[in-house]
Amino acid sequence: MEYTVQKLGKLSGISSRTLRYYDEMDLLKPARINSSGYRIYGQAEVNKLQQILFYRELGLSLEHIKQIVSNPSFDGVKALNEHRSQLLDKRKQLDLLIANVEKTISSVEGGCNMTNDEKFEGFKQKMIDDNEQQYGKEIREKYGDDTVNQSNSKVKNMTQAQHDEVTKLANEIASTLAEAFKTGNPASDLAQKAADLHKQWIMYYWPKYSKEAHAGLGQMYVDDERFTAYYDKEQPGTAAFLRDAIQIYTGMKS
Amino acid sequence: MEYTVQKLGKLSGISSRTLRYYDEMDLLKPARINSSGYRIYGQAEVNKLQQILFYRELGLSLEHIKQIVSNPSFDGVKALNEHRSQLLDKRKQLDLLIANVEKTISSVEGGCNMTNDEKFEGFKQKMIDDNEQQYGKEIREKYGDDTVNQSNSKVKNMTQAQHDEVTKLANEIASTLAEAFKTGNPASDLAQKAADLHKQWIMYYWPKYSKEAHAGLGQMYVDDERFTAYYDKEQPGTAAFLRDAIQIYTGMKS
DNA sequence: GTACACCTTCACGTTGCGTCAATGTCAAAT
DNA sequence: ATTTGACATTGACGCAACGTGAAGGTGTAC
Repeated sequence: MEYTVQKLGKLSGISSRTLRYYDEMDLLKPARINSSGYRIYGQAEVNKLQQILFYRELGLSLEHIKQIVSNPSFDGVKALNEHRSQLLDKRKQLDLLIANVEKTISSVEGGCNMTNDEKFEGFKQKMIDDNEQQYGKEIREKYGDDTVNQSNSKVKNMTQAQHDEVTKLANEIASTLAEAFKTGNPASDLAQKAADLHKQWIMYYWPKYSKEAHAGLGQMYVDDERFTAYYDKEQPGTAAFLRDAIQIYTGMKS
Repeated sequence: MEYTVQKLGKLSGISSRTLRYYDEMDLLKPARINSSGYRIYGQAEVNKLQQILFYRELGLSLEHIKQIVSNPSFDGVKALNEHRSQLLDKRKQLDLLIANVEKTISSVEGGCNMTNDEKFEGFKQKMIDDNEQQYGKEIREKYGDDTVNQSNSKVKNMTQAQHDEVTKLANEIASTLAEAFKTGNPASDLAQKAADLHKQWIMYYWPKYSKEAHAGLGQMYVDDERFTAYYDKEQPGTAAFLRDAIQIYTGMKS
């Protein structure tokens, strides 16, 4: 099967301009040019384009993709690993920023105003990180990837990030639950929101969510005094309230 | 305090070119121009720049930022909260990307090379996801932000991504543990790696990690038959082996 | 006085295409 | 046979958010 630009474009969901651009930049050349100067693509080009689009979806630059798909002996996995580590770095940055924004929110709400230096501290930290990233990238390019070190730091960042999220979620649950408790109604919107948040929280932990298990855990909060103590810390009765909310949420009013 | 371009640039960690660009596009004008044509910024500009940079970090366009910061009837905390939620969104996106990249890596490394159909399948799925995302964006643009719906879908995706990660980690634990169990030595490198993975796993769940609690959980795996059943499913004795490994890992051989 | 760091404006380069513009080609309907 | 409409082609400009010079004026320290 042979395709013109538009046919191939429609097949793959990209524009003809994009195909011409890929031709221009030697990323994907047509199989041949017909007598009228039309670009004609064949099956091999379809496959290659698929590969290209795949990498593009992963966020690699076209230049990078060119290296991967044009060089058959190129180590795609290594490239992906590098890309992954870049993505993880990016996420780490994001986490820092989120922390900064949250700090700002609370400090603004708390009324304490920051000095100029403090205001920019977060950004400076970010810049430093950027530099380290840049530096790290150069090192990697020079010496290849020290897999152990890299993956170690990756994992550390990952769990740190996730950990932050879980903590945040836990805080959200606590505040929502406290609000909801005031209504006294475990079927209220707020209480149901708390139950939903709680579900999200346990989903970090459980490989699979089931209503039964969720409801069971709610009961456990009442039965197990360690949990009860945790939830009733501020307001006695909160654990039972949460259990009720969960029972309603899960429809497990057994 | 008054600043020239470079002084403000150093304070805020951005280039003088950027400041000039912001001036040019009417995003941030200097307080005044001195007799030699130098841009002079004051305290108000420092504050405004800080705001600008916060929004810039979000990935908001400068045009959008201009609208926000030039509008005096503007709720800073609310904006920051929106900010924050967008950052979380962004991280969710990143997590999805990372998960995709990792899936690709592991499937390639797993030696099981994908057929074209399978490759295309993943790609198509990704496209569908993108479309849905796009669709969602359009909806939001049309109807403003239906806060509830939005946060729901956000959280859903987020937990989905995280959930994938946790699942992966759980699988890693299982396989590493199975390997380690063969050695019979809970102090072996493999067993310790399993304990480490296990630590990472529980850190998704626990707000704070403590060796004591970790070791305690290990003991619980032996004491609580539900857990024992889970871990001993393939190899009886695995739960106890994991407990021992954790005890060594945490140094809690009490 | 001169070196040197700083300031200014002007203007081109970057990525990954979208979007004209001007022109050529092909198949079908008139 | 011609006209129409949908294709194709090659430029070339534009976008965002600056980086990176060039060419020249200013401030200050030795």
